[in-house]
Amino acid sequence: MKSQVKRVPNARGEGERLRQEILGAATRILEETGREDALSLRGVAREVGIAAPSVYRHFKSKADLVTTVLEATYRALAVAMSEAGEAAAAAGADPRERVRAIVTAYRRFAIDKPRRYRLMFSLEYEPDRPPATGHPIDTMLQAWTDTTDAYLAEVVPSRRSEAQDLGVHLWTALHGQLVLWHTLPSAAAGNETILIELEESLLRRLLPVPEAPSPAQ
Amino acid sequence: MKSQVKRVPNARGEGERLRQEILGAATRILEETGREDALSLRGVAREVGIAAPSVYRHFKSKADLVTTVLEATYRALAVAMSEAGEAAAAAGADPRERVRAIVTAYRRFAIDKPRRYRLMFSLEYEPDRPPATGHPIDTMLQAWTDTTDAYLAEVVPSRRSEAQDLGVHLWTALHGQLVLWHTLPSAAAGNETILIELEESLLRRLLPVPEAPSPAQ
DNA sequence: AAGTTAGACTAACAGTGTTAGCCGACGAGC
DNA sequence: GCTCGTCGGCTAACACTGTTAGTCTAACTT
Repeated sequence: MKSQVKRVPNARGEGERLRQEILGAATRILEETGREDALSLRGVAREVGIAAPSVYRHFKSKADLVTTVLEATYRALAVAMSEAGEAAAAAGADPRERVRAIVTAYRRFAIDKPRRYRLMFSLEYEPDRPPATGHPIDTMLQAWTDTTDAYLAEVVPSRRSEAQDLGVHLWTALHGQLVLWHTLPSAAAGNETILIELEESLLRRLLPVPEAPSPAQ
Repeated sequence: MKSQVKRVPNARGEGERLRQEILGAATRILEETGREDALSLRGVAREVGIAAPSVYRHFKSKADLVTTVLEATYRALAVAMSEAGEAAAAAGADPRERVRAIVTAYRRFAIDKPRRYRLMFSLEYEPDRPPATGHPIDTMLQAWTDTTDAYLAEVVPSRRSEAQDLGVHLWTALHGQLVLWHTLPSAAAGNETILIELEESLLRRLLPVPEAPSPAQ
């Protein structure tokens, strides 16, 4: 029941403003409902106070709108990861703690924005869209291999060639855990602790330790 | 464009037959399109040669129909895994090869029925449905922990307590790999080999080896 | 023979994505 | 000052969707 007052059209160069409003509303609805078909163009139109077809001035289809929302989400996740890594580094964290920080940021994102996170990986690739900078998922892959490469370079340089594999393993395993956590009805759901423990257990198994045993603390 | 001949109603006790036909058509459409909203009740009705509302005699809603299809898919996957394990055991495979066989069966299923596999993990849990035997995903979890438990019991009995964790790790990591493989546009897509290599690499890292070094072949 | 009911159907409602076409207002060019 | 284009939006309409209500037919039960 938004204000039904006759919306005054944006000024000449300000069309972009409405685009952002549409994007915002769509993001909110997607996060609340979590299903692409629960997002209706008429719904977002109602929320921003415009007529449904007006959306087409800014997005060429509903799929385009959804894709745009998800691309922004991909970027936000990548930023969150990189910020967490830099913050940890600035705080003088050791390599393992830095990986831990990034993993935590990833989990936070997936848990705080669960519907969008799920949507990111449940969309078919649409070949009609010009892959502006490759599929956004490539960015994600890059972020993880960067993480493991930095870790290996500093801790076990001799095994640095495994960085790629290790990055994939870390990411996919983490993602699998989160999906499981999201989908499981009762047992684990809502209990973030066991998710953290799983992460710990995973990192112990996956991350190589220094070759020469360093004096424990 | 199925036969538009007036469909003769099934005999008295044969209502189940139509139910199966509907289920089959829905399964096929879901596998072809991969999106829940691409499945239309009118579509499946057309395909089986009935009127759309007649579906409601057998399924209380579209969601119910989809859920039923997916539950069958869950069961089929669990069966495929267990059969692969038993076949390997019957062929005298060692514990590691048995795990390998199960992993392979899982991958085969996910690759051969990609849309349905994806849908299995992209559906929100619906609390209205009576969880007949818990969420089907629990079955999946069980299958994996059983696998790792059998492996540990035979190979590293002292670490058998890790079976649960290990099962989760194995499954979630595998699932993550498959999602990645499905979603990635070009690079890896269609190239099953790198998927197998990733599995190998994962199993090497995850599966504990015997405590007392056995004479290598 | 009568009644009940399984197994279907038609009609209709509200809501969807999308297209076609219109309209008012602002800016540039003359 | 006046026209003209075009930006930012609107209304009407199409074809489709899930779903409900009510109805018909034929078989089974009594």
